[in-house]
Amino acid sequence: MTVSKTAMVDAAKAPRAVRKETEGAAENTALQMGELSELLGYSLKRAQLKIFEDFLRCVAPLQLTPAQFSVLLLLDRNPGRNQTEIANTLGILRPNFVAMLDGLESRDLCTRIRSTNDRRSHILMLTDKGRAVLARAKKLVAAKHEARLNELLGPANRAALLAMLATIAREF
Amino acid sequence: MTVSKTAMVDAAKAPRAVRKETEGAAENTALQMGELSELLGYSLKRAQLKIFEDFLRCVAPLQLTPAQFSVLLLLDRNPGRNQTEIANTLGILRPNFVAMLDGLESRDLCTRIRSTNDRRSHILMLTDKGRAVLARAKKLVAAKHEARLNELLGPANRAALLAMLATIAREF
DNA sequence: CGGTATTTGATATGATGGATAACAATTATC
DNA sequence: GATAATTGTTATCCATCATATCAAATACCG
Repeated sequence: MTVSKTAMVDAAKAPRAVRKETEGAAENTALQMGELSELLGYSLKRAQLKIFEDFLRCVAPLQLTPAQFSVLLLLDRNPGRNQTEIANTLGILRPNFVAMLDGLESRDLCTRIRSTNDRRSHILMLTDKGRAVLARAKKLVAAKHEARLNELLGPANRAALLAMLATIAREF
Repeated sequence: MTVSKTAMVDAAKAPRAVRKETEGAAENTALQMGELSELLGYSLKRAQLKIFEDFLRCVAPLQLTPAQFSVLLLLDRNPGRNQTEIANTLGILRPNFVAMLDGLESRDLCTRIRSTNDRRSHILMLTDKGRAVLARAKKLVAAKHEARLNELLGPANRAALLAMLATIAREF
């Protein structure tokens, strides 16, 4: 999930010697990012990796990935829905959603219930434990993760950023 | 790379019947996103997928991924660097960079040259074809990809968005 | 009613990206 | 000159994403 974990450490370990700077052409300068700084997709990806990394740290005691957290949130807000509906609104393909649900269900965070109306589909429900874990996760995310973002950007900028990202996600 | 391609299509195909809406409880409403709308990481990820998707479309005639494009950009701006330096500044792990370079080199977009100073390292250089492809890619990205973003957000917002993402990528 | 098409969850499988360990060749360090 | 560190590389593993396919159940339609 994180790209730069090891790479960044290596880069930070850089001050190991000035090499043959006296005779050579002093080649150990930082690289020029050039047009990369203007590429929105590049910063977008790097920022996304950082955010997910921090999310994992903040919610580590609950062992929840961002994707799992989003499923729990959606189940809590939309009880009585089946796998296809939940997977679709999260952009998860149904085949990949099966293993994900297996994981959550094996941890007793949610349950599949055969629908009586349509016996093909599984109604998804949060368990009590699932609701409890979700509540704790929400607190951790708000207190640690989102708070840190507010600190870095300020509430107004954070809101503006969120609005623009949502616009892109919706209309691009 | 795209998560929602198939899923979105399925969702769009939804109006197939109103089912047993007359007797049931009209369950075919859109799901509530709830707190998900306030989760920055969620919109960030969805926006990133959209942006990469569009990037691939715009630059499809050149068969370049965002990662490959970033490598070419960096090589052009920083000639004479070795694999470790390029990989590190892009957040790519050196083992994974090998296959990536193999791909670019097999397409004659760049070359590895054994350094005479340090015969362990490979100096990376863009070929003439690499420079030509990069130039065409830059034009496509500017004319199609980034232009579309400017259209959606406006230049000022786009700049503000880029600045905030860069801040997160740098300091978070 | 009955036959066909669709939907749902599931399985298998492949492609891709990211991460770690280990290695030979080379260079740095002391 | 012996030991440590670096570079590119390989092998390997894990996670994510994507497609095809299937059986069961349901919808559709003549």
